[in-house]
Amino acid sequence: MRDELWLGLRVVPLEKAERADAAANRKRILRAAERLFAERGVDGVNMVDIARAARVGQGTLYRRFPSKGALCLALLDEQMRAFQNTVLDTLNAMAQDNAPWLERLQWFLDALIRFNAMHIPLLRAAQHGVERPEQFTNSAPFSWERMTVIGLLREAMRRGEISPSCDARLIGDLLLAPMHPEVFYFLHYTSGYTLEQLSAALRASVSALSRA
Amino acid sequence: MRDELWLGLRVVPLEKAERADAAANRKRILRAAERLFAERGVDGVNMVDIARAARVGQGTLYRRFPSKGALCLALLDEQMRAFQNTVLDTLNAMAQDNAPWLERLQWFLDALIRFNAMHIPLLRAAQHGVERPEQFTNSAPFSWERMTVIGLLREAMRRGEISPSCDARLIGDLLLAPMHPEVFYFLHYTSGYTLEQLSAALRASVSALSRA
DNA sequence: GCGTAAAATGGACATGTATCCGTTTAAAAG
DNA sequence: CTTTTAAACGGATACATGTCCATTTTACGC
Repeated sequence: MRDELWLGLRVVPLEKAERADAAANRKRILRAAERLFAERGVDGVNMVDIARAARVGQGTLYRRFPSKGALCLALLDEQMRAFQNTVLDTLNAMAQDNAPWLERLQWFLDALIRFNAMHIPLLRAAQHGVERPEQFTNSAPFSWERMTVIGLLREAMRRGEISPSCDARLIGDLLLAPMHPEVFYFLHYTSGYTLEQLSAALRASVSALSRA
Repeated sequence: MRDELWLGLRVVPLEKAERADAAANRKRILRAAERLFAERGVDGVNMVDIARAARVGQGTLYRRFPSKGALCLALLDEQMRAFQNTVLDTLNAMAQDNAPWLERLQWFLDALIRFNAMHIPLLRAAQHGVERPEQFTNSAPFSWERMTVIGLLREAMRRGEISPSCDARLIGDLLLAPMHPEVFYFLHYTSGYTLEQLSAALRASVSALSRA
């Protein structure tokens, strides 16, 4: 687990110690869920199945992960960590080249579209499965996306690439609106836009910011 | 019920006859749900409560409305009809004044934001309560919003207000992304943007289209 | 090693959604 | 008015999520 600062955000909060058996169970649950989800799809697996496959009782499962959505979020978090590393590498490389901040933002949104497309079932289950919507929007994966976009926008503002009167937070949240699981599902699967079309549209939105 | 054409879309599909008792039960169910939702909130009411309050069995309730989400959609549809009438009146008035199509679009998005804000609990329950996401996105209320936005964009394109190389459908869907219930909830309640901020941001997005 | 407090465990249980199916009723034809 | 049949009815039931709590296990100070 990385515990670093980036753009002013602490990416990974420190955690309290976890008893050895508890940690082992956590891992077994995550691996069992991963396997079952791959075999039967997220919706084809219930919490009892996961508990049985992980050799723990339901009470234990729910102690580790208070809802199916939370379990999905934990799996997503694992996937997101790998993604974060490659993203940071590329953004650092772009920083070497002194690429415009808006260009870095465009690349990041592009990468995010591909990540979303890969993990759409898990993302939807996570959003659907938590009881309060804040549990999803405050989760580590979502917060990180959001803070990265807003951070890049703020830098673009400081460098004069976009007007200083803009509200970076609001613009960032609007750019991310199409990434919300249900919206993304609608755009890509129901409405049928390709990932390339969506990328191009978001690139255009970002470009429009500099002409405002 | 209106059965008219507008911008090429048949707003209300014709329905088959419904037996008298069935129609009466449908009305009783809708009125009971409306009352209970107002009293205890959508999440504080379950389907058994609604069946009892409407004096019908659960089987009857589920025959009329195959899920809680479908019931919410039916209630939304009623609300949306009234909204549609006022919207069409205003758009007609703007047509008299020969207002630019993008200006009409901005007004429509504005109105939509206010409608969403008024009906957020029902909208979220509708989206959450249907089993397949298409049932929400294909529903009459959502389709009408979408077709209206896309229709206005197409007219703006024909009149040269925006580039003819634009994809009106894609742009329309992206403009509507912040209106999806979960996204709107996040923007307004979790993130705290006022309706005025959201209106202004969407207006700016529309304005940016003409400068592209 | 041993005792103890705190944490973890697991299965029975509560709650809510949605289905099944035997029974009843509406409405159209003779 | 009677017959007929498709539709509507309603409550028992299935199924999933999430909670509770009596019991077991761990880790730590002695």
